[in-house]
Amino acid sequence: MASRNSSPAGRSPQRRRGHERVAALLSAASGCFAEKGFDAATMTEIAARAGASIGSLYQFFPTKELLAEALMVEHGEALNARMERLVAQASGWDTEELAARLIRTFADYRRLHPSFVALTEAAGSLPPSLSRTIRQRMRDYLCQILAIHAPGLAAGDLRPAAMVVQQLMKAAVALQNEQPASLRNAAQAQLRRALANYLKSLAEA
Amino acid sequence: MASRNSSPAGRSPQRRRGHERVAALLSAASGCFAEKGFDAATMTEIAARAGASIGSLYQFFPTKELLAEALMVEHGEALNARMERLVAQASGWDTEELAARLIRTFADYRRLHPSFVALTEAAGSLPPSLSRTIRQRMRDYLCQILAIHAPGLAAGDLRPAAMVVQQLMKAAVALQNEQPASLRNAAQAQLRRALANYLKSLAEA
Amino acid sequence: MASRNSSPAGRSPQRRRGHERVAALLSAASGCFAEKGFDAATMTEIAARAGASIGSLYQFFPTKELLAEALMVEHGEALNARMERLVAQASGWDTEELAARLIRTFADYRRLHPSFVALTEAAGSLPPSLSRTIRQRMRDYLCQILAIHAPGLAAGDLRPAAMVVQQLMKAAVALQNEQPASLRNAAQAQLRRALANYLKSLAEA
Amino acid sequence: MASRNSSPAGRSPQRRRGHERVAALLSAASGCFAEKGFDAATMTEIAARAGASIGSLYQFFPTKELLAEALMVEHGEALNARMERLVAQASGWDTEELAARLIRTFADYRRLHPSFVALTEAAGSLPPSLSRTIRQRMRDYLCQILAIHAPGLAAGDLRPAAMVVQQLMKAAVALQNEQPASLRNAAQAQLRRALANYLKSLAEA
DNA sequence: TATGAATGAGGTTTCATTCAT
DNA sequence: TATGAATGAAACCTCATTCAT
Repeated sequence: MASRNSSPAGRSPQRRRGHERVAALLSAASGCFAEKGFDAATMTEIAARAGASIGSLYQFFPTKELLAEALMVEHGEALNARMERLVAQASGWDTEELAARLIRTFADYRRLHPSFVALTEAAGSLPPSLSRTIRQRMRDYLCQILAIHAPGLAAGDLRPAAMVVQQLMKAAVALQNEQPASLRNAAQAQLRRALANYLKSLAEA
Repeated sequence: MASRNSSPAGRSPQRRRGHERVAALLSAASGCFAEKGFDAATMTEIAARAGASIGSLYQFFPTKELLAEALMVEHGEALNARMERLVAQASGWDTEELAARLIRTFADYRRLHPSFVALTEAAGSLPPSLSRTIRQRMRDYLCQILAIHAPGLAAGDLRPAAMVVQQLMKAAVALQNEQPASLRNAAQAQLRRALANYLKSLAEA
Repeated sequence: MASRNSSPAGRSPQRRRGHERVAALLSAASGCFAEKGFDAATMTEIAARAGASIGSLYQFFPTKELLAEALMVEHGEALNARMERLVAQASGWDTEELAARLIRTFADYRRLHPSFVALTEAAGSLPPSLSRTIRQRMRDYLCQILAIHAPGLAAGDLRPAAMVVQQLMKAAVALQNEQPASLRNAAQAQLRRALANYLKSLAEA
Repeated sequence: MASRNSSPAGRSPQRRRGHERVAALLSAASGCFAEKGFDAATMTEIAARAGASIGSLYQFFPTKELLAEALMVEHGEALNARMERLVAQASGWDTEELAARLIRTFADYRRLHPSFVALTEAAGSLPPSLSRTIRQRMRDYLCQILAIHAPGLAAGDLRPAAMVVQQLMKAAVALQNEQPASLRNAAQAQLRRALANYLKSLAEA
């Protein structure tokens, strides 16, 4: 929150350089984590990739874990922004379009934040709290969307349904790894269909 | 010449004692991997948990990676056995029952093979070949089931559909972590519904 | 991109402290290798002998092998310097003096670089490339000296003759281990004689 | 000494099998030591190469060191046999032929006992006593040959001269590694010449 | 006797983190 | 502040040797 600063110009040179440094470090970390996973990524390589010294890295992120958390926070904020946009537009879409948008949103997100999955999977090496928070908040957004799209849904079914939709989003992300592209596209079309079916059945209840 | 022993797979047990050891080691490894993930689990702890010395562990599994692979092979075989049973019975079930069985099968499987997910997620630290083999074979089984259950499905849609079903199975496994139990059960019920819907839509095509 | 640091040669020192460390480490390594041979020497002992931590050692020499190679390079350069001095002076010496100088040069060299022999003998544990390079260059120098001293020698005989002289140098080094001193001195006198004889026969051809 | 038994037939089957075992083990050990050096060779691989179990190996050679010593003893005896033959024939040869025979003897010997050099070089991991004994005995033989060939040589010069000849033998062995063959042959011819020169100078004194 | 399992000290190597300049 | 050196616990793995069957 404190780092929301949409006008970096006008800052003192130190601050500006600091900002750039932090950005470079986070980007390097994201790349390393995505490629090797949290455990196998090393602080030394992250610093090198960012063109910084190891000491510099530790000045901004006193711990590997804190570095990962900073990334997770970034990820979480970006995800929230996307979800808010979805919520705002959801009422204007029919079931088919909603399904398509949800899936596309996630697939795109993963391309921009390649380390998100890796950090999410680093259970056991990373405290689960942040990860859980992000997941929960995401469910909240999905609840909102479902409330709009399936107003007849019983209150008690809202959250379980959101959980299922969330799993389908994860599935969309997972399918992005598939080769060849033709198979991947066909599978994603099927997934869209499964999601649309499910959303329709919720709306009809 | 006949006795090349530098096989990369490690010595396989030839006495009863050896077989027991290997079983204990695999079980301990499964526990450690499940709890901490592949990277964070240590060979020392695995050996200790099995009541064996570190040297004993390395006699049978010359590498942490090879140990994981042995577990994966075990997992794969157990999974195949389950899938074959499903295929054999599938024709006797209606859509609802098929969905329920598929989900139950996976949820049960995870309880017996807790390290399966952890090892599957250890991409980057583990060669993906085995993991891919298991996934492919599992898709083959799902294709068989779908061919039985949705005979009208176009041949080209069979595999993509199987991939989607596979992702839903994974979702079922993931949901098993949820707390409290009431929420988990509700979510699994919803997932069953989503799967049944999807299977029905395939069968009607 | 510009800052690839995963060079296989290890970080090279950039501060004064680092240079001193590297020197101390190389010296300690030389002692250990000389006393125990490449295989039996341990990185732990080398670090301790240099008053450094094991981590420090590995920062500059990421591998025992690389450490040995660094020493070999040092040895090679020192040897080259000596050989160049010999070449420069060779024309002013008669056969007797040349023989004496060659032998003395090598005996002295061994005292200053005690690990040279040990590392040269570590074939099988060490890639032979460096060792071969040094040997070849040394032969080149000997060829130059022989060309000066035995100008009538057929071109095709130059290199084989240099190889024999090289072996005689090695013999001189080996004889330095002999006890008691009186026997050693007598043997070295004989070796000088053998070398002088051989050089004379080359010059007369 | 006790194992000199030129009629293995007629022995009890146990003894015979034991003999074969020991021979196979020694041969395997020789190969391993030659290829990897004393330190890098492992008891496990030696046993495997001999088609024996590790326990069997230890029944005959309770220690890696003792195994090496047994080989050294074998080497020493074979060397003695060759030297004795040389001594017996030496008086009938002129200088040229003596030089050629000495060199050929050693070059051949190395081909039959490939581990000899490796074990000789394993200083620091192996007690030097055996190695020294062999070397001394070999010098004794060379002294005998020189006494025959250069009867005028002062008694005090005999042993130093033998030491030099010994070093030239070692040189002959070392040159056997050289490639290509043409260069190797030329170098060995030069070495023969150097040795002949030296022997002649001793004989003339 | 023969075999294969068991042992564990010790070696190499890694890497998060701290420190001094 | 920025940099690179220093640290050492701890990981992986090896292998000579011993033991039980």
